[in-house]
Amino acid sequence: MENISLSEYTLFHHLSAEEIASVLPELHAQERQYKKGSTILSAGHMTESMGLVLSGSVTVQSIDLWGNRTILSHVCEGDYFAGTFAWLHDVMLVDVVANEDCRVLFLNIGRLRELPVEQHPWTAGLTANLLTVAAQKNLMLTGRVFHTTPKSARARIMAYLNSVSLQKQSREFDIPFDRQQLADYLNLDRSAMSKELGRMRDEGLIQAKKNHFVLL
Amino acid sequence: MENISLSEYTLFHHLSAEEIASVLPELHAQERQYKKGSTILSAGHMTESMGLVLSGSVTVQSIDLWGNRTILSHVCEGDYFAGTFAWLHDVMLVDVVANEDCRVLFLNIGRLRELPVEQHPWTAGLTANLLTVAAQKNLMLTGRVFHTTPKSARARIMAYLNSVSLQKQSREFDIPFDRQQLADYLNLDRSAMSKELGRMRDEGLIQAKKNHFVLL
DNA sequence: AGAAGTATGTTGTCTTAACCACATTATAGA
DNA sequence: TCTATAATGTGGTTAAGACAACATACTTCT
Repeated sequence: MENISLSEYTLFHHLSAEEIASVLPELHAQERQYKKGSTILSAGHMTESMGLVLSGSVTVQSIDLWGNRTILSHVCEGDYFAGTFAWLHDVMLVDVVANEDCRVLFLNIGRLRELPVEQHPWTAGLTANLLTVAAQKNLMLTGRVFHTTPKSARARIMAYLNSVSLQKQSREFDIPFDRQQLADYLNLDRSAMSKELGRMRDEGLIQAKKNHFVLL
Repeated sequence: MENISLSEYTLFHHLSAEEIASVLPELHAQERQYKKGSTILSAGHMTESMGLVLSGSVTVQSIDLWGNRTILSHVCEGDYFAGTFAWLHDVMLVDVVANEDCRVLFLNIGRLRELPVEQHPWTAGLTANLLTVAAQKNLMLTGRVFHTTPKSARARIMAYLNSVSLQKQSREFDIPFDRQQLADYLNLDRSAMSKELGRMRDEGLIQAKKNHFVLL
């Protein structure tokens, strides 16, 4: 486990390499590998641990009784998932699936509540970092709400593309979704979305080739 | 400020009355009153403080350029708002509006990051409590996503009513929204929703009188 | 009690996106 | 390179919900 690189992640901000070396065993850190498409965690189960994506990316989604998939978020390298459920000791409402081959580091976050601060001074910092991560997740979820609120397909697409463009600070960017995934994220029918993208291209609003977009 | 009652709130769990008495001034606690309909915090501004609803209730919402309102959540007595933005020192993306006459206690959460744990042992516990609140907010937002994901009006209404019913552990309950607010929460047109509610009543699925519902 | 204002229900028209079915283009595997 | 499979684009049909306009409660304030 490369503790030096771990210190880059938000979760370990302000923690020294020695502290990280102490944190990992205390939180029962475990690294796992997953093939593209395989399920990492599934709805209905509990998880004691949150997952830190070391490489690749995962998708947080839910599939209802009729097979409709909803994508809640896309978690890329350096980002976390299942923190909420692990901290609250709650049943997962979503599935986590490998979006591509990936490596994940699991950390038993529940342990953090039990470790006394006096003996492990780093717990305070770690909790604060976790809070920061949770707050960021909050913003992401709020973002997702805003992306799916508009009534029209075009408005949803634009809401999403705009926010990505703002994030990447460029009118030209890649998105982490293929068409079906984007449709599932925006709560649209894939073909309807494809149609709308075509229309927007015709009107000179955007360029779209695969997952590469340009706003004009 | 009644410190005893404050200890009931999640935020102050495991804190003694003396600790709470020390927390309040450190976080520049301030109580404010608001009339129904007045804006408490508005999008585009920063806030150093999160708000704890002491009485009444508030609505977290957003109004787009065309006047469409989206209700993100409803915050009732004992619950919090704006924690995310206060902690991250970020610009608010939403408005917070008094849903009825209410009293709010503001706490400067940003201060928490600056206070050294050594001098204020309660910061660790408080941060952990904040994390719990943030995680709960996360679940609420996830819930909201699930309530608005279904394509049909009926499925959205049922998704929402079911989850309220589960929470209240009863098939009979009040909801905290009037018709317009519910429509804004579910991303539906009010009249379309009213129509659908009528149909559901005709089919014997529900009883609905004002904000009181019964699932059959 | 009466009036003004707000909340809710009802009706009809029309746009839009879901759905289905298929064509076309990429991608990966042998 | 060829083939099988997946990803994306296109067209037509239809049901559903947005929108507007109005009717009918229900509040609350004087």
